[in-house]
Amino acid sequence: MSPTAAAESLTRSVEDYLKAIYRLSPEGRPASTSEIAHLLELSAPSVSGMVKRLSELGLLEHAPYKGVQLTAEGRRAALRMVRRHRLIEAYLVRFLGYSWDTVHQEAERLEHAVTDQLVERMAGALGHPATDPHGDPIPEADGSIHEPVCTPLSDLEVGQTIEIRRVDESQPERLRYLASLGLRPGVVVTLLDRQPFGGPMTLEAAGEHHVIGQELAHVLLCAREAGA
Amino acid sequence: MSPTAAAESLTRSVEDYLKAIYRLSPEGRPASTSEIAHLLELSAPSVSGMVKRLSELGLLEHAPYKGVQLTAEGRRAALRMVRRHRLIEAYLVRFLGYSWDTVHQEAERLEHAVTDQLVERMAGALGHPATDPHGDPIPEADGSIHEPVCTPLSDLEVGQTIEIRRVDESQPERLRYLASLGLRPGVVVTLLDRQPFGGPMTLEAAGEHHVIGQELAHVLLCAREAGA
DNA sequence: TCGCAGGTTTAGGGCAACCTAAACTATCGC
DNA sequence: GCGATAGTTTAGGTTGCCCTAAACCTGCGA
Repeated sequence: MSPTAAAESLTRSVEDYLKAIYRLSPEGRPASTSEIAHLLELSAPSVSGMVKRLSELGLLEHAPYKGVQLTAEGRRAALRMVRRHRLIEAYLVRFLGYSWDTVHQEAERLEHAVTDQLVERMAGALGHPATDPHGDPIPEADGSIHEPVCTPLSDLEVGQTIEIRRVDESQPERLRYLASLGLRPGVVVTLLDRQPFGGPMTLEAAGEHHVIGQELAHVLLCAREAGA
Repeated sequence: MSPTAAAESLTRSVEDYLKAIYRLSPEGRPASTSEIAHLLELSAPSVSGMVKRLSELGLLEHAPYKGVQLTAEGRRAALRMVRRHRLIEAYLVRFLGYSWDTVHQEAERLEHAVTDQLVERMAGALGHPATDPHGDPIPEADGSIHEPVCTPLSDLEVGQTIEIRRVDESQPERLRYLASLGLRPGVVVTLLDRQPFGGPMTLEAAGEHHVIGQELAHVLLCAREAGA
């Protein structure tokens, strides 16, 4: 069976493992069993067993007691899932009235059920977007991905004006709150004030002033240069 | 656990069984183990085992060696799947460029992954259609379904003019051929000639003449009355 | 009415994924 | 350099769903 043929028949579970490992090892740093277990809400022994199977399938490499790294093939399969996930999110928001805090769970199930053909048609209907509703970059169909360099809003200097590019999607509550403030990718903000020792920051966006704490300032990722 | 709550967590397999049984027993006539096995391409013992589980779940009733009938709850769950399937088909054809011979397999996988919310949004985007692309009626969200009375084109009298309402979807090849002749739901045809002893029929549709055999004439279901 | 053919069910087994409990290793503080 | 602790793996078990082989009914024709 060719590597590509193997990727055609991955289990739902396998797909989830690959996605999790990809997420945990952005620059090829190995992911630990317990990190994976925590992210997928499984027991460590379950992960250990699956890791063994996946390494036998050639999707990852496992150094016992050290960690796990995706092979080129594993990475390709993971990126295929990420592409699906983010395109589905974009599609649901654009065409079916979903809000950015509710798409994640729907996409989480659909990504395992769609064919490549359907994903590409959704991409076409969307005009082949570069990012999903949270600003996360969508990998290309050929498996390449461009992760733009971003700066957390918490690192800005007072007085800087900059565009929000990306928002951590993991907490729906937080997304809902940010949406209520109008803080989303594409919006331009100006940092008006920051209190010392991790204190609140005041910023202006679309003519309104908002005061936010460190946590929010941390997950609001901005373009590197003002106006860039 | 309430009956409704049980229906929330049905397995993919269970959903397929219920759909199959619903399809095999249109008027409550019991379905046999082997019919189900054949439709789902499973062994008879597998079906036997699953039937036992489903009857313990209260989704169907099983008279050993006799057959299987859905309970009210089982029927409700089956109709929910049918609604999903047909709405997904309609959506894919309308918005994502699918043809009526290719939607089935895509819908077959998606129907297990969508939430009720998503299905209802697709229904809304479509304007709550009454039928899918093959003319099959879409059950309502409340579980009711209206099966229109249809006559196979093979039963028409020469000279009758009538509207095609519904086409059997089970064979993609056949659907493709019918599409190439322009014979699809909503099209009005006139029967010009029929040869005896199951011979070919000549008909006129959209200004063109076609000659079709018994098999096709059998799966083209028409409105009961001319012009109705 | 008896037996046989077909359909059905029981028996027994496999695989994918999960779990808990117990055994194991790696590393850090002393 | 040596445990204790935190993290990891092995052992053994469960559930869902599938299979083949063998035992079992049922109804029909002789």
